[in-house]
Amino acid sequence: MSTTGQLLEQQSNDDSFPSLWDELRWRGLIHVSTDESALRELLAGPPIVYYCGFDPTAPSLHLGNLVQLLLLRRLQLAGHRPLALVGGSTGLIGDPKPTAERTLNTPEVVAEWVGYLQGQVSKFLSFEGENAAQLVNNLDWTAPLSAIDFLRDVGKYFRVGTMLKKDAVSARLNSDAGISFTEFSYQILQGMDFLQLYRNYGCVLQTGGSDQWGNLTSGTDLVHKAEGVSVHAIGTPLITNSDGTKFGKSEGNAVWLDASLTSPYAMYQFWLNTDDADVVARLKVFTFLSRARIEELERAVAEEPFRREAQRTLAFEVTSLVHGTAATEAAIAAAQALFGQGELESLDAATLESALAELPHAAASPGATIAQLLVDASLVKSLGEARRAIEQGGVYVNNVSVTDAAETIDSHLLAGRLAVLRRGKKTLAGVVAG
RNA sequence: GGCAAGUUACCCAAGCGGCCAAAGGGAUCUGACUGUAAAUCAGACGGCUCAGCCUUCGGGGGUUCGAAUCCCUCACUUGCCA
Repeated sequence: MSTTGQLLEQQSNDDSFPSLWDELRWRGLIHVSTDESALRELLAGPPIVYYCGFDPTAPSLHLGNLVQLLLLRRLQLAGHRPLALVGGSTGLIGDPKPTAERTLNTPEVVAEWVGYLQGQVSKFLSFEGENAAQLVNNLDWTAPLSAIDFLRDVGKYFRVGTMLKKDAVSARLNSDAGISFTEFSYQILQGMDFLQLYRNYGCVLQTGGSDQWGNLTSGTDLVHKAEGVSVHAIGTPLITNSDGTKFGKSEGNAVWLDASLTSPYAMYQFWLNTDDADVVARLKVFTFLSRARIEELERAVAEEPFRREAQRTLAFEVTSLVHGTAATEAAIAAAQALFGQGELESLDAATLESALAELPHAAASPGATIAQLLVDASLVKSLGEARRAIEQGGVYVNNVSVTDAAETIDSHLLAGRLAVLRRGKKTLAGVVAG
């Protein structure tokens, strides 16, 4: 917590911009918004209260959420006061995905996840000073509400015609999947949040992903109807990769902010492998580096792409932001020890061991086959896949290609008990005999 | 409540009694080329004790020598009618 505290201290917006709004635009953080000129003025004026919601659909937030967290922080740095909402109630209902109905989680599970998310959110905001952040949970005002009150006091403000036009809803109506009343109602709950926060805290701005735009406007509409006040919303763009694949996936899995789900090492590697075509945009969105520094890195990508200075900087900055600088240094040291040039045999056991600690592990008993260890270390899903990978020449032990799936690990152990397992160019795992 | 169509592997989507572990596309993985990039080309892509065997085509039951394919039933989805 102390290292994150230090990091928070160091963060700042770039005062070379005429206004916060201009910086947000430059960083590519604004995809849609309510009245732009009003918002520009609002953000340049005296402190306002604003919020962003995070639904507990998993035990951890992921990189997509990080965009929102950093936007919250940028606004806080400008003197505004953030409310970080974790959706204890909305998480029970489920935001409609364009493709299919969500599976409902039990209230116990959702409550547990709310706790995890609150802990994560807290690391990115300052809870001290004039504009200290505050955590809120929409279950607090939704749970006491009766069905009758809900229908009379809230439902009257919502027109079904409008609700049907929301992208998320109409996409589902036009698909074979259809939509349940439960998910259809989601936008009402999210709208209620904004109204509630407006009444309790004077909250006048909600931020969120542009895929949430329908839900964001539900809130602004409701406040307008119920209170006769115009409040605002900002939708950030969906982060996409230039090659058309989904951003934020590594090995087919989401990149989580929780170190036990995605290790600092894995996160560092994720950012390090960013495309040249994407790296500048990522620096703008995911770091607090100044415009001057980012433009410098942009030149570096153009002139000396092979050095990957921009990627290294990006990886360092973001991994530090999420896991702290100590964990990031360890991840870098591990990568240097394990990757490329150096002979693994020449590393001393202590260096090797601490590097391996950053990776997924498998414990090897004497006589364990390499194929089995690949499975144990989760580098592959099955023995068949392990065999296939070996046949294709995609498996290495201590940087030497393996050709026989039935071979045992015994003769490969370094320092008598350690080995580095690799699939493909960059997916690593450690083996510890014992 | 009635009628009709539909539910196939990570996603989309063919198949309509044996030649189906199931076409095609996307995603993904590996190899080559590289910069732990991109693009391109090649291969792989249910599981296993792997020239063979096992489990899959919404759930359950049946017909048949043999079913993803036919029948019954349940669930869900979509559309039309009340």
